[in-house]
Amino acid sequence: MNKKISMKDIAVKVGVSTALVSYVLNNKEKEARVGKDIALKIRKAASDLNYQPNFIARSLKTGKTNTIGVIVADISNPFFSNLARIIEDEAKKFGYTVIFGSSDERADKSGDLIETFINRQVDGLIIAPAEHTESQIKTLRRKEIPLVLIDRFFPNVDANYIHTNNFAASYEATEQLIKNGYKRIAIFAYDASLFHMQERTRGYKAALKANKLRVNKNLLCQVKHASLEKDVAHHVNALVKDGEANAIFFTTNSLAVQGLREIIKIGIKVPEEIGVVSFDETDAFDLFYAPITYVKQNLTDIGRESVRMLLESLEKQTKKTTHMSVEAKLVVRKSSERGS
Amino acid sequence: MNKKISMKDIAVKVGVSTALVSYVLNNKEKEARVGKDIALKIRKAASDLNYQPNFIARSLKTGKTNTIGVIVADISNPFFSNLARIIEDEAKKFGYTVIFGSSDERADKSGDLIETFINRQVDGLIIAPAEHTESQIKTLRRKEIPLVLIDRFFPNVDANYIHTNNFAASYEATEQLIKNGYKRIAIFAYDASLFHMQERTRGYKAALKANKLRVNKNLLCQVKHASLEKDVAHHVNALVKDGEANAIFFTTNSLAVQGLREIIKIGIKVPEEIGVVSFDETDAFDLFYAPITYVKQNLTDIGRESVRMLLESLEKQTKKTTHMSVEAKLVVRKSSERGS
DNA sequence: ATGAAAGCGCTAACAC
DNA sequence: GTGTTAGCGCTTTCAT
Repeated sequence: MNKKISMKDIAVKVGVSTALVSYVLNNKEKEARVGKDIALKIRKAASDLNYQPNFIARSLKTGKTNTIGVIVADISNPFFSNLARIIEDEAKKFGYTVIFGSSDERADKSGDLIETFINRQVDGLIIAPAEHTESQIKTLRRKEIPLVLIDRFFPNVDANYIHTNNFAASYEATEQLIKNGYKRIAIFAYDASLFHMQERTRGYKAALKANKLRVNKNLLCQVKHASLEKDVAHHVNALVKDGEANAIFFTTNSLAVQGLREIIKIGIKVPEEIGVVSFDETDAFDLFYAPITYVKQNLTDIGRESVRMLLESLEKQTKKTTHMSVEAKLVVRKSSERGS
Repeated sequence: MNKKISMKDIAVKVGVSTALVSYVLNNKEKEARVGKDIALKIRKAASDLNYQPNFIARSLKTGKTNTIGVIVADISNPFFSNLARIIEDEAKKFGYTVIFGSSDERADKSGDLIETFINRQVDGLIIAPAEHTESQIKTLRRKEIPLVLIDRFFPNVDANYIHTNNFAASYEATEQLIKNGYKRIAIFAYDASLFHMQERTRGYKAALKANKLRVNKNLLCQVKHASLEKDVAHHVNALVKDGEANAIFFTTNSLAVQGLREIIKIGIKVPEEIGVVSFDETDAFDLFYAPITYVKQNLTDIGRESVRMLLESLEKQTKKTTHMSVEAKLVVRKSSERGS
């Protein structure tokens, strides 16, 4: 590694103290009233020597790293990788770098990641919290670590959060199926205590009731994260074989992708024999023979606002929390349109 | 933020110097021959006070951050997000944290990211280099910054790299189409000077020649990154409308997804009217009515080995470079199987 | 308008 | 065995 150039090297070369170098290079010449000519010399020397500031040293001094930690369930899921990309870009605009971590929906991994990130002195965290991590979030709050929850939140834990209006989106998605004449609509959701899953289920039930349809317990399909494939296969088979359901509302893209695999395998036709609506996007929805109707979450708003909200709570050391609900959009396509 | 506990606090509480605390907490008691009882007291105090080491301070002292920077084209592309996930997990095993950045295949962004990462004192970099970034890589080499290139590399730039055997994979993919009776096979590739693209094209040509098929210039379809949709649409239409091609080999998943959209739009049937093979994976390939035959790269090996290779060159400050070629696997499915 | 100097929290060479 | 101490590179107060 080529000798790293430090402020001291510049100071020596120009013949001034490191203080001046620091002021000039941080554009604080005005406040510090540094001489014009000296400032010029310093800048020239800096560029001549190809000076690169040492962020670590600055961080140690200032207590700020200009880094934010982002914890999602799985960075390889397109929902999260798209979100990650937006967060990355937005953070960069403000001079922040992002560290990502995947919790795999596990509280223990989430805890490890939080600890790692805190040790690395991130300035703040953006988290899509996994199940049973309420205590971790509470601890972060107690330590007054700037924090924004995305995608999910805990209604009984006070924190900044930003989320899709899951109730409304699910209501609309379900109603879309109803309008198209489907009456035996199943819902696939993760067997999670997570509030956003409950909200999606609540929206589904409300839509059924509003349309005088009975909520059938058998059509509420719970899937465990750890046994995704098996559970989905089981439910699809059980429901469809005997025609108990003629439509499915998948509450996440991963459930839908798995469900569609099973639907293909069984050989039932979408939308004639089974109507389909899903949450979230993936290329797969476009290439399916009956393009899938889906709830398009506004990732751009969620990503951008989460960064802004975080930076805001970094600046003002307020304890007040902000909540934001983002509307989703139903993109209607073939999979939910029954010929009749 | 709760008063941060430092080694000094522990030292004061136990009544020893910070040196001992440092030794014990870094498990160097043996080398430093610290007394058993003192060591015990120190550990107890550390846990009582809930001591969390300050990595920033350590980094400033040691010059190591235990962080690696990863630059890919686009973290929201499943190929890269899957790879990112593997790298993240592997790095964590060795106590390293990962910072990601997306270059969007642009040299300027790549340069910015490299600079940012270097300023943040990453210990090393794993890069999927964009076009025209040879000079950036050379500079990194000159500065002796530990580095591993993945997915792509420059044959005339000496560096560590690990890549798929693109020639062989493309040869096999093309031959698969030939075996199934397709004779007018088009190839879609990014209009890139990048070596891996050239290799894929070379494999395609070699397979044609080996099977006594002529390489038709009209079937070599170049696509610009910036105008992906337009270019793909143009080529698919031009080739297919007049039956100039009866099969397509897509050299990346993004080209394939876009191409399949177009194929659906036009309404030609896969594999009867057009055979399809692609590089890389995506859920979309499974859900397409004729599941797509694809070249499955060994992401696990590429990701893991890139981390190991990097850590190795971190430790030994050798100038010697290592190269590794990973074999891919052709997953054969409907899209390339003509009924005949 | 400029410089000296005190740390930020930690490591490690060295002294006792 | 244990303590002292000199920095790592930077920011910033205070003195000049």
